[in-house]
Amino acid sequence: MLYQRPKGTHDILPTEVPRWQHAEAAFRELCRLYNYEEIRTPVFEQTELFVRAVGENTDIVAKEMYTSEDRGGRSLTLRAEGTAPVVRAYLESNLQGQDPQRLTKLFYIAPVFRYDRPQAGRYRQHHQAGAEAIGSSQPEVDAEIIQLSMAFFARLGLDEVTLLLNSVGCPTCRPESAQALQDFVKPHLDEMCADCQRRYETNPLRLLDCKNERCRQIMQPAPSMLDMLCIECAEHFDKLQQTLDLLDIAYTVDPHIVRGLDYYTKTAFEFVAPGLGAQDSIGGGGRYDPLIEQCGGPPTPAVGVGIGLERVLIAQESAGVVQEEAPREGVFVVTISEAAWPEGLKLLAQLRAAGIPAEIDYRQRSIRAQLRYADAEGYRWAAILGEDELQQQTVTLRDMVSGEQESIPQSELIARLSAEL
RNA sequence: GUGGGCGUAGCUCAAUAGGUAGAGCACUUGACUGUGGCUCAAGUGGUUGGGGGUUCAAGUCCCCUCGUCCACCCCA
Repeated sequence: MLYQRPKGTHDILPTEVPRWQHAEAAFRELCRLYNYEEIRTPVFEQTELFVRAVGENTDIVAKEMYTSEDRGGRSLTLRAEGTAPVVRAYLESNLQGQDPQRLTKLFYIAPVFRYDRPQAGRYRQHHQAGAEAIGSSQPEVDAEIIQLSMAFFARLGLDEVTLLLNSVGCPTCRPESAQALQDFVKPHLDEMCADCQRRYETNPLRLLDCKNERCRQIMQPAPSMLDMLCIECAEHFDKLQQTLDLLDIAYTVDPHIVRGLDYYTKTAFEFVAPGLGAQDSIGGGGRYDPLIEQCGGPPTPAVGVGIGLERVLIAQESAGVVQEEAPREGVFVVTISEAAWPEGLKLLAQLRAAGIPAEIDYRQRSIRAQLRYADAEGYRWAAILGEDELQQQTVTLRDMVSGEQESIPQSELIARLSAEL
């Protein structure tokens, strides 16, 4: 094979496209209902945007970005995550307008690129559907984002999705929590794994969810994130849970949910679905109150979600969700003789011009082969043109389902099919 | 980035201890000279992922490489 797709990418083939369109349409429709407007940003951004927004020490920035220089020496990076570009566009085009309190609600469906070792449900180019609500600090908005996500999963037939909920604190209480964890860990540091020794310096909160057995033992009596929240964060978390209860949205509080992007504050959540192996998170998000200011805007609270479409489709498959195949509602024009061929081409064009999907066999094979092909391809009707039909100015219209056929004047074919379709 | 499994026809898979690659489905044609689905028959189709090595002989053994899958890590 001369060329193959780049590692970790995949083609979405014609047979799979309907499933994608179905998922995308469901997301769009829900965003319409929830009043989120679509935004489309470039596939690449200035590298600095992701570095500043996501955080220098995150895995995404440290080793997973597709970065290169253009001919003008500018460092550019393929969309490494969905939120930062939206925030950039929001600020650059002043979407908040004159009202600093305005709630701006945006959604996107876009490819995301991360250089990582591929495995099932993990690709170097994948697609995310995301929603961002910018301008409100109210926990009810967190709940709305979650509700929108859950509604999306429900529409796609995924009813085994679990919502994991946590609060990661804010710039006020997080340094204190981090300090408390460092103090707690310090005496045991040399017993812990290499990763944790690194985390101790770079991201102490991550110490809480190491999978190493020894580290877990050590961390067992450590103070939980949730116990160390400041009053404001604790109240926000309480209110969010009350709202979710009110809306009948089930959740599990899981203090191990720590988002891998530095900009998250307060609410962090993740959606987990069965059947995906180790990559069981089909979506996640949270509140990112400091990000807009960090990107040069006024202090503006915000919350958002990102959903991995490949993973959603895999979850659908393993949940046995089958999408009904839409029958092909078209006409296959069958020509039998040399003389019928040009007439067939004219008929084909007339049908298409009248809005009726139509196809013909350019190989001009036997009528048997043509009908077999029309059947295999699922055409509902066959319009047969041969010597007899040419003489009588008729066409034989065959119903491929019932096998019945009738002779009708060529001039009536389109009206007849339009009525049927 | 670390460790492991797997790459044979379009698809799903065979090939005994190295011995010259096969089946089902699909596709094409015919039985049916103007009629699909069922049946029967014939046929097309492979540089066994790629490269190198060992051997008289490699799908099979060894090395490299690419891809894929699984776990770690991380995340969607």
